[in-house]
Amino acid sequence: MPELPEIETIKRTLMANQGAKIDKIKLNREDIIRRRDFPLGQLQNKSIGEIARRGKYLWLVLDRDRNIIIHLGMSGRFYQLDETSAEAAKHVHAEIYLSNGKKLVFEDPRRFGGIYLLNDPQEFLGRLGTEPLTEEFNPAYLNKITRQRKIAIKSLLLNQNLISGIGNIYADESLFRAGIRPDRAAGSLTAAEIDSLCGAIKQVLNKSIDAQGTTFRDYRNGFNQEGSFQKYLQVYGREKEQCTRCGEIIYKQTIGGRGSHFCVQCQK
DNA sequence: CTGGATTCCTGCTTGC
DNA sequence: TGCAAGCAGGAATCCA
Repeated sequence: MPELPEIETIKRTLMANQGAKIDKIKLNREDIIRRRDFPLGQLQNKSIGEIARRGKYLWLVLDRDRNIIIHLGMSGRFYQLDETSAEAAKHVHAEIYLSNGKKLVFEDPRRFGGIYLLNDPQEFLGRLGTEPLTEEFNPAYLNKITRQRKIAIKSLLLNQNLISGIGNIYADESLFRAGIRPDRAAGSLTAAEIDSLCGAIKQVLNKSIDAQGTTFRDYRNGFNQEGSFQKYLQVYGREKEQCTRCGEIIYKQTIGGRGSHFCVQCQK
């Protein structure tokens, strides 16, 4: 699932396309455009001024009021190819042809992802919560949003309006590293646990970015290559395997409708 | 307001 | 071995 480290990696691997001009956009599926504030034609001959990321969203800035926002859902990919490449992927829904000889390909079999053409990106992205890799995300903030809350801490970590960018993989991995069970009520965390969880989230996201993200199944970077953080996963996808710390069998249970992996020995 | 369930979708995995 | 059902999940939406 493309989460913060994966989108950050895509952003970094596509950086060289900043400044390139859009020649044309080829749409194979109209409905992959989830919102269209202006006609597609208005993007023609506009340069990509900036490539940015907010939470799990990739943001291509063309004008002050012409923005392309890409969301990869769970099976989406967004990568560059040579314009002339005939590489055939099965579920390519859109291709953005650039003046630098490249094209940016959006593919997404499960179609949970989509493309947003927005006049005002702040209105769309503004609802997102704190970026976990900024100073703003600290124990005081994590404490503030968890107090009095009965919701499972894991479900809270997945709420994009509170913290933006954590998905199922990094929620499970952060909670393992912090030694906290995912089904604990958010409000029950002690000050020490809040500190530990805050640090674990930052650490695991940074390590994953260093490894170019986690390719569990679908994810690829901006060059259509796999990441390598899956080698360092301690709990996600490891149900019935041994805990790397204590040897206990990793347990999987549904929490908030999401498959959740944890070690009953190491996480309390 | 909170928190849980439901919905969308395809492809891989499971079970008979 | 083959096929159908089950499962996976990000985020919007609905409901109690």
